[in-house]
Amino acid sequence: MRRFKVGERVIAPGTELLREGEPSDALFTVLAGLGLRSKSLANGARQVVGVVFPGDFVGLQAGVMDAMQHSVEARTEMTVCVFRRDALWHLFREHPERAHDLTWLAALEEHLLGESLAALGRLSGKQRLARGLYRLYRRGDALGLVRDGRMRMPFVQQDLADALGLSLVHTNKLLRAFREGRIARWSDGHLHVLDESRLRDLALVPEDRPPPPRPLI
Amino acid sequence: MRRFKVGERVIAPGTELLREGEPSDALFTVLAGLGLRSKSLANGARQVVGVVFPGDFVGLQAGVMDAMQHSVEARTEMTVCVFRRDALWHLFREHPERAHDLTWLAALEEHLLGESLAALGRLSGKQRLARGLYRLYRRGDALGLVRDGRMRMPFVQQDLADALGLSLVHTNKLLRAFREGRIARWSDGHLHVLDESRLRDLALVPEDRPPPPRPLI
DNA sequence: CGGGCTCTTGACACAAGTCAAATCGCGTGG
DNA sequence: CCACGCGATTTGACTTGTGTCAAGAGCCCG
Repeated sequence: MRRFKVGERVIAPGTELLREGEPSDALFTVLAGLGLRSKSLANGARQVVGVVFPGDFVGLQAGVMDAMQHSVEARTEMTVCVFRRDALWHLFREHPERAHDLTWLAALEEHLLGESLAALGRLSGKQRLARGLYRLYRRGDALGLVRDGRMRMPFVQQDLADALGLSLVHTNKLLRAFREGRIARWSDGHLHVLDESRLRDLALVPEDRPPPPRPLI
Repeated sequence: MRRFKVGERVIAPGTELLREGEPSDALFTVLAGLGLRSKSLANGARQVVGVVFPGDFVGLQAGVMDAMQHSVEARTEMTVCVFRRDALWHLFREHPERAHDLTWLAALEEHLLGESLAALGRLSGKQRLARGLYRLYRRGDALGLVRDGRMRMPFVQQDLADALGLSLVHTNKLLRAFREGRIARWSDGHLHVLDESRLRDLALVPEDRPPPPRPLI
């Protein structure tokens, strides 16, 4: 394992850690901070494909394929653990359990994307917003980022809209409805969940959630 | 490798090879036939998350996670190569190159889901339809399933609608527009692409496509 | 012959997009 | 210290893409 890890690095907010379409010599495990995974389309639109939390592994595509298929951008200052891409082979050869974990992570990512796909394809805007906020909140809660129902939210509404597949204006109006319905509040760079069970009901999320992600290293 | 493969099996059309939420003792590589991957939501809606072509590997989630996160259903008669789930460990231990290929496949799947996500989130119905048809067509073409611009399409319009995140009625009307615009035709259980370049333009797909999938075994 | 699936089409409703403008911070430079 | 500009947020008015409802046609199969 030692031979795999190169060192740590601190990333400034707004920096692109990995860029869509480009290879990368380094892979990362996030130790602290939040980021976004996003793709851009030929028409200039952007789709957020996921949020990066501490414990997440990024760069797998660059590791096993030729290039990243989405960008990863820091939204707060991030601390990451850096690995060398060419050490991946070593890992597969010498640490089959770790290689297995890596594949497990890839399968988890596939699962999360499938969930998002179903949400975009089959839920209304309101439901998508509820689901998005609920997932952010639960994920943050599991990481201890929530206090008194509030968590730091270093994203702008445009990010949220790009994640939900909605326009900025419409997203804003839905947020207003959630605020006035005392369900959740998004302001001051914070997410405040006022009525978690109503949020969950709106999001059509079953009670029991899939197991929490297991960190790679 | 021998020890990994159990045998072959023929699946009748309409059969669920793997069921969402359930584990599976067996994993499969598709040798022939077409199928669908789909998820269902709490409100009863269905989202098609992908089409299964010959060469595809299905069941990875059941292999490394506890259970499948989507169902896989045969749409034609399918011939599959069957592997034992518990042989996966053996593969990771003894065949690191194969394990690497497996992870590569998982990353490819992640890529495809990301593409679909961006399409659902940021493209119009017309563009989504164009992209869907174009991808089916190119994939089929690469496998030699296309002759004279036509390929067998054992899906119903509801499947297409569930893949594109559109209603059945609207999908039908878009297909009509494509038919009348002499872009593509979907009838008789066949897809007939009349103007591939227009289809590609509509779909906002760049000229150069990602590398074709590499079969696992 | 009758019952289900598909597929098709029209009429209508509504969710969500677009356009436009006002407001609010906030950092910067005069 | 204040004016300015820029990005983020908010809101209203209007347009339109899609969904929903309903009904009919074609077709296969029992």
